[in-house]
Amino acid sequence: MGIKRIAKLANVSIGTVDRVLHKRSGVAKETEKRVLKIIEETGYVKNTSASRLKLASVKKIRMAVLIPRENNTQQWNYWRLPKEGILKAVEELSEMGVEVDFYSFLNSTSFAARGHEIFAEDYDALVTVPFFKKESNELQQLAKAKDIPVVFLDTEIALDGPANFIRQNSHNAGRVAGRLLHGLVGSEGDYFIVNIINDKGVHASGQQREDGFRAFFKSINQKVSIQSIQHAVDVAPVFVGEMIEKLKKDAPKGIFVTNSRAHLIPRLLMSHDVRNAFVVGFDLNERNLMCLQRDEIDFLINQKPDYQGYAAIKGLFNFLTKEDASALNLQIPVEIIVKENAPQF
Amino acid sequence: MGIKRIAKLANVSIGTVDRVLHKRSGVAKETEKRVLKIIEETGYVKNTSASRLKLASVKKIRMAVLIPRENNTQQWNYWRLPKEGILKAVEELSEMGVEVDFYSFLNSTSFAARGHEIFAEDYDALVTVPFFKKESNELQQLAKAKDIPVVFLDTEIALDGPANFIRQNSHNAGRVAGRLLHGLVGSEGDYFIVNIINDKGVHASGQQREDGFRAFFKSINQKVSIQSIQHAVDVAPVFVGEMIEKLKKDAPKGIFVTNSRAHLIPRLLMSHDVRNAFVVGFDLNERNLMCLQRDEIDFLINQKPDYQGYAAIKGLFNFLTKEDASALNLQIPVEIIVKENAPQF
DNA sequence: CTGAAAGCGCTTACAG
DNA sequence: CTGAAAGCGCTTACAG
Repeated sequence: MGIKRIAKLANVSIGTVDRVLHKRSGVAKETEKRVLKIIEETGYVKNTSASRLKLASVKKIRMAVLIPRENNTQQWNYWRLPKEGILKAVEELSEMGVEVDFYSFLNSTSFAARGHEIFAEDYDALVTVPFFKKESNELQQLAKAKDIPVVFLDTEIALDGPANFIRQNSHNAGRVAGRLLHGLVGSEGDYFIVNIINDKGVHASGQQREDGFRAFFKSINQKVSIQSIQHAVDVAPVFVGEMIEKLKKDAPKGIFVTNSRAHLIPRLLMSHDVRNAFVVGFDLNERNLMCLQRDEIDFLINQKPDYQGYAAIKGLFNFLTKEDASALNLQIPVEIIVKENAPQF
Repeated sequence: MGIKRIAKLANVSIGTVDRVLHKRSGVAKETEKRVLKIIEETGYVKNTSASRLKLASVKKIRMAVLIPRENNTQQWNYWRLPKEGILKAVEELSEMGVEVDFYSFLNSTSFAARGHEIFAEDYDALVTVPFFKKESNELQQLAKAKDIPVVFLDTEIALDGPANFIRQNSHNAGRVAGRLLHGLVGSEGDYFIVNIINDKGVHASGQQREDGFRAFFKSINQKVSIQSIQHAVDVAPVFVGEMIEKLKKDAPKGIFVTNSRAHLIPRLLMSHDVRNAFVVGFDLNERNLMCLQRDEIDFLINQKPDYQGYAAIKGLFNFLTKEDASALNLQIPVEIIVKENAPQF
């Protein structure tokens, strides 16, 4: 049940079997055909651990990771989470000779610059995020030219060619949020979508989540009042004009925050003396979880960023060693978190 | 960075290092101490793939799985799911020489009988379910005597000694159900808990889920009307007497089904012409998912039985090969499913 | 009590 | 175009 048996059955040496398996040149057409037939018939599958045993010391599998710089001014770093998942995967695969180098960027310029640095070295794979359309396309081009697989995490955007994404379906996540909020608020209440405006690069997910949220109400044939509120990065959202009037009404209110800042809402509601309001947001940062514990946020949706990182490394390893591309493109399930199933922190 | 380097540093042969690593006899105290010190200093970790390379053909790791017989009369077999997860793990570990044999039981007698058969063979590990207290204790005793690790799936019950469980915390799941249902029904509505009575063995989870459900309402200081309805296995629940009166009222109603039969409720509600009722149940079987699609069930809680099986095999492998017992005892998160994040089927 | 050798399944560098 | 040998890190059976 190995290369040795194939060799014996085909009346060749194991070296020749190896050449056929790796499609290397220097094998007579006849021989190749015979060997391939036997491989087919016996249903041979390569033993990956064995094949990596020698290579683990001689020919490492090197992956580059290019993600946003961790923001150390806040107590919660979203980008530490994929990193943790990546490190877990690397630890599991270290005896297979897998290594990872981390690169970070601040804006589109440094993203492109780091990208070029990465392709100047010879990595076997790249994990990054598609925050800048033009630059992501360029990176994908470079990768294609060098035949290096790329996995994009976190967000999906339309690129010029096919690409691999490991991310939550944001439209679906928005629909789930609609379902959850509607259950609490009902069809008579007022809905508000708090959306972030991002100066640096696309925040495609925000719009997709909003679209999904609105699509949910269409799907249940309910015409409810939904009002969008935009606010800039690093600035708290504010309520103005008729919005405040609506919030003061007795009718229940639902507030859907399309980013990780739902924790800013409870204080805002309090300051306007708003009652009977329900809040749904994204991401399990400490402040959000705290609000969940205090019943100030009702639901949080988790994108499992740590798992995304973990899955990217595992998927790339399986692709590089087993030609199995099935795990390079994944939809992360929409995980619903309430106070009672929230992780301890 | 391997046994060879340790050997050189300690001035012994690799055979001796191997003896020390495996705590085999026949090593001089002095030598052992020296080798151990170097292992410590260098932070040596065994390469599991390498160590399994030879053994994969010579000394298989054999695991026995003892789970309920699949019920082929119904279209959905709960016990096929852990099996699928187990098979996935075995496939991933097949090149490490991991093999699994499946055994099934119908009742406590056949459970005990299969258990004894299993311990007559020499398996390296056992995965089973703790449905029968007395018999599970016996199995655990046998296992302890032969120093064979056991993992119990699905349910946790109090056994005489320490044991490994991979299962959802049912009390927590009940609390989550309380939270979800309360969000839809509010504090003015009536609540009903539909509980299964199981003739064969304990259905410990049912009671724990009910307790958790009630605990949730205590935790939010709400005294609501909660009425339990018992029904036997394979028989649909029925509403009687004052229950029907309550169900006919205008007030919203919440129905918590503590097993996988929530799909029986919508028809029952319809036949009594009950409106304004909300349903939460367990498990993603086809009928439940169908009801979810039709908005007849509002929430389902998933126990991830496939993942439980997968995790048991992986955990046992890590225990047997790396002495790492950390994954033999796992709490499976309470996964909340609505129409919009339900798996396609 | 200790070492040297063979072998697990695969890859590589060399010889022919 | 093909084969034989060495080696990856570890384990085992044998020799001393």
